[in-house]
Amino acid sequence: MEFSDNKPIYVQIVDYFCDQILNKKWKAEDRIPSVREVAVKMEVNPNTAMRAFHYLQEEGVLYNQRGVGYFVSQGAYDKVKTLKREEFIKQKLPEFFRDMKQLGFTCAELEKLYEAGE
Amino acid sequence: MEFSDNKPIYVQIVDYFCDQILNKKWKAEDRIPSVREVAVKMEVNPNTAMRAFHYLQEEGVLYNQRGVGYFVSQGAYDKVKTLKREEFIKQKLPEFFRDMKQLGFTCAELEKLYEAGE
Amino acid sequence: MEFSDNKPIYVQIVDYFCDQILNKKWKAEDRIPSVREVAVKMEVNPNTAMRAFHYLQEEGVLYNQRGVGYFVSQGAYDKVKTLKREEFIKQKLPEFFRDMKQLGFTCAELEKLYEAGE
Amino acid sequence: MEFSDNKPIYVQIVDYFCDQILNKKWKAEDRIPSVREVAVKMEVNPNTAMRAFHYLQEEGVLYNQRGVGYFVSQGAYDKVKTLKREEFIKQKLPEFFRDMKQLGFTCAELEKLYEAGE
DNA sequence: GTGGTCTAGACCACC
DNA sequence: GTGGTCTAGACCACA
Repeated sequence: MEFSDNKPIYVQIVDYFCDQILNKKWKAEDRIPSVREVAVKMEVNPNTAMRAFHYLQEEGVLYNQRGVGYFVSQGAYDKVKTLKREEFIKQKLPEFFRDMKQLGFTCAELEKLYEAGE
Repeated sequence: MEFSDNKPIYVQIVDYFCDQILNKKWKAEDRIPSVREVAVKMEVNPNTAMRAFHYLQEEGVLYNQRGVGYFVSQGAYDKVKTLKREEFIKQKLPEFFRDMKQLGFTCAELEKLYEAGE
Repeated sequence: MEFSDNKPIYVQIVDYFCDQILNKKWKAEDRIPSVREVAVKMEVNPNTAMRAFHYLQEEGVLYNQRGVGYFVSQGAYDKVKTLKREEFIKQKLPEFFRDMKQLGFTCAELEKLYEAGE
Repeated sequence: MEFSDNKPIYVQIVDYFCDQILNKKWKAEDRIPSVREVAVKMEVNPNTAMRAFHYLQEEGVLYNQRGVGYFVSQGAYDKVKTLKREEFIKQKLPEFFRDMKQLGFTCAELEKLYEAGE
């Protein structure tokens, strides 16, 4: 896995996990890979991987069964979706539109730009 | 001036300066307030203010006349606009549209949401 | 390490780092001492040391791995050599030769003087 | 007059005065332009010009007749030549040759480079 | 442990 | 007055 520089690595791992859940690759009660497996596969310090697990555990998206591993919570899909939605609408959207207007773009233009760049 | 927490203060000062230039409040060859003035007005340590000046000097947006002060460079407007545009298109736009699609929004919906929230 | 007075200390640290690279004591991908280590060893404030690191990072000579440390970039040797060569040819050389001619020295004389003084 | 950025302006004025003397455009007992004239002609702050005068007065190259102006001292030519020689041999020469060797240049190469660039 | 940011305050060179 | 450098020391995010 490759990481960008503008976000902490553990956040990028969190995002990856959320993606898995939103895309229904991980469903409720699935056991997800261990901290060590994640650390090895992503070439990341185990502490960094652990942080992502902890964060999602605190948010109630994962739960931990001691000595066994981490599992996807009941309702994780909805929880993730809600969290992402809130973050998106309250934080990202206003900033994005402000920038957009200041730089003189329109929504339609950006949509084209995005599809061209994909 | 009030500062948000998720960006370093000196970056927020940089952004403020860029805004001044984009909004044509500061034009080429204008002398801008001194490091100390900015520091006092923004209630910030002079070193913190200086970092913003230095950053923009390296980018070629400001230039320095020794013992006199900082001035807006020729072509600063275009340079700022270009910088902001690049940052927007290469970093913010892809992330925004990815999120948008994953959350099932359309551009039109978001535009309404934004205008409602303003 | 001893510092001369006519150049800022952080520039002298930069020069020291460049020397290490030019003399192949530090090679691409080597981890270099931490900011704190440098600060202690050179009896300098960590902020002063950090400035040198930042400068070389912006020049692309060093890169940073978050939470780990600074590393020598690929191609750092060539980059440093190019930078130093340019500086030498564009700035130091013309001034030196102008002075030399004005004072009535010849290259051969100076070479002897230098070797005698070494 | 145009000033470079790597030296203080007043030093560049000093250098200009020394040039005038070394090239025998100004001779002993010549009255040189007033501080104000210099400041206007060189588009420089009068204080900056004054500093150059003071410096050369302290070195004994100029002398001041109150209410009349500044004059070139007896023996100014020799004094300037000696000062320049010392500075050149003790400071500039060693640094220049060290850089030269580290960058792998020879004297002959540099001579060609200089003449080509002139 | 790493680097990054910020503050407070000093001192200096320069204009 | 201007900016530039440096120190001392604090706090934080990150790996």
